[in-house]
Amino acid sequence: MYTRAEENYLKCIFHLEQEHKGAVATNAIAQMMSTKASSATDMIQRLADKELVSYRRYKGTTLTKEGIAVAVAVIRKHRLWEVFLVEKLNFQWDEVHEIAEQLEHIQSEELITRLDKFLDHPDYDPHGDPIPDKDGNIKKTEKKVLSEMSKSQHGILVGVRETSGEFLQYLDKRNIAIGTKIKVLGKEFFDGSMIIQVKKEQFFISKKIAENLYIQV
Amino acid sequence: MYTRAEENYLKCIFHLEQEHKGAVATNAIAQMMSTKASSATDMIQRLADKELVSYRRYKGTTLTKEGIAVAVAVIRKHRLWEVFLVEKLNFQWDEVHEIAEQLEHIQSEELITRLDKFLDHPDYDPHGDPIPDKDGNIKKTEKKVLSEMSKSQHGILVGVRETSGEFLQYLDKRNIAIGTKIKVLGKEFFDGSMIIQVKKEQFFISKKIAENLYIQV
DNA sequence: AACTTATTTTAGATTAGACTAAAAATATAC
DNA sequence: GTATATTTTTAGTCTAATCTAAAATAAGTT
Ligand SMILES: [Mn+2]
Ligand SMILES: [Mn+2]
Ligand SMILES: [Mn+2]
Ligand SMILES: [Mn+2]
Repeated sequence: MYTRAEENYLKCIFHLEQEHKGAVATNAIAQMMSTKASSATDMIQRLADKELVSYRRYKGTTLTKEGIAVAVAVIRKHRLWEVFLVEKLNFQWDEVHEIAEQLEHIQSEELITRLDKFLDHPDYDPHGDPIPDKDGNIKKTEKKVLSEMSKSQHGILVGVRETSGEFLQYLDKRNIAIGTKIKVLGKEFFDGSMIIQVKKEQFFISKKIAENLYIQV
Repeated sequence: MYTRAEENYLKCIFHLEQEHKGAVATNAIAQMMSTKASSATDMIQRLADKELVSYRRYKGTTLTKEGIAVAVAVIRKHRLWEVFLVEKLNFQWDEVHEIAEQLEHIQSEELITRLDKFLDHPDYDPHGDPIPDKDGNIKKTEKKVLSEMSKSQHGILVGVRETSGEFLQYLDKRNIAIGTKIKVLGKEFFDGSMIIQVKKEQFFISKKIAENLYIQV
């Protein structure tokens, strides 16, 4: 078994490795973990001792096979618990992340097996992120960022990048949710802002918003 | 917020104080926490600094008002989660304690409020122990230990003292569960053993077993 | 009352995980 | 290609929670 801190670092490194492909910088880890670079170095070296990451000083960090397995198992638990909170306890999708951050560390294989069954084996969490299966396989969905789409293209919202309360509430206010059909009516080259059609309504959205919406075309 | 260790010590002291009425010995705490007396002393002194217990060296420990509130809140969470595990995830009553020991430390008022509602505001956990309400009130049930009952008295099983897997499985094997009607057919003065009637069957039970069954007459 | 035993506390060490400040390595600029 | 800036690591300190060994207090016995 690994400690809470170890699990959190591994999850963090996993996400950073996904994003930028290749070794992860110590500063990036420290920043995502809201800690100092020296603390991150310390933990990275302990993880390397346990062969959960491979690490060469000044060169960055990557997860080993075992490190990936641990990270993915934690992500599976996090997302299953988020589904539970939204589907069974009627939380809003912007309220569940903090609680799932705690629940993801509960240690019990059997619990997760039963929770998965109780939830009827969901494929995606409330934010549209895929739930890894028991063996750590993650369903790869070909989605693109809304900001990369061009005028008159359309698709459905399948995920969000940001999961902060403010952002999710922004979407709620405009009735934009996972599964909502979105069409690009216009795009401004100067600042990347867009006019989009959502159901019967049209909205102006900034590039920053568009960059945080994943669309399946 | 208090640490996991602090919460566990407070819960432990609460239970010991219930049992023996009066200040709790350091050794008793150390034993229940599976740790050394010196470690217990150390934690007790920290809890005293935070005014969660009142403590006079060599004289023992009692919970303060705040200490009781924290302990009872943890017990409430523990028992609600046990109900969830048995009622919703179909665990057996002897399988839930370890997992609840972890879940009881999840920090979220809202989560517990919603869980309580989801479970339809249960009054008792799977072992027959009362679930404290939001304000920390615990329903007092007048129950007696089976070993203190005499020949030809009867009642229903409302709780168990021991919650080890072995003991609960022993009961399962004999179809004895919370709610089961039990009648004392005979009692041996020499060793306190009994013959009891459970439904259509009769069993011989030792004093040790009888001491761990709570009956409502 | 003095001796013996059991309980409890103190002293000192250890580990995980964090911090600050300083040193070392790498990257960027002229 | 040397100087400056940025990134990363090391060195040393801190706190929570644990331990062992030793000292202090309380309880029990003659
Ligand atoms: Mn989340
Ligand atoms: Mn999510
Ligand atoms: Mn329990
Ligand atoms: Mn219980």
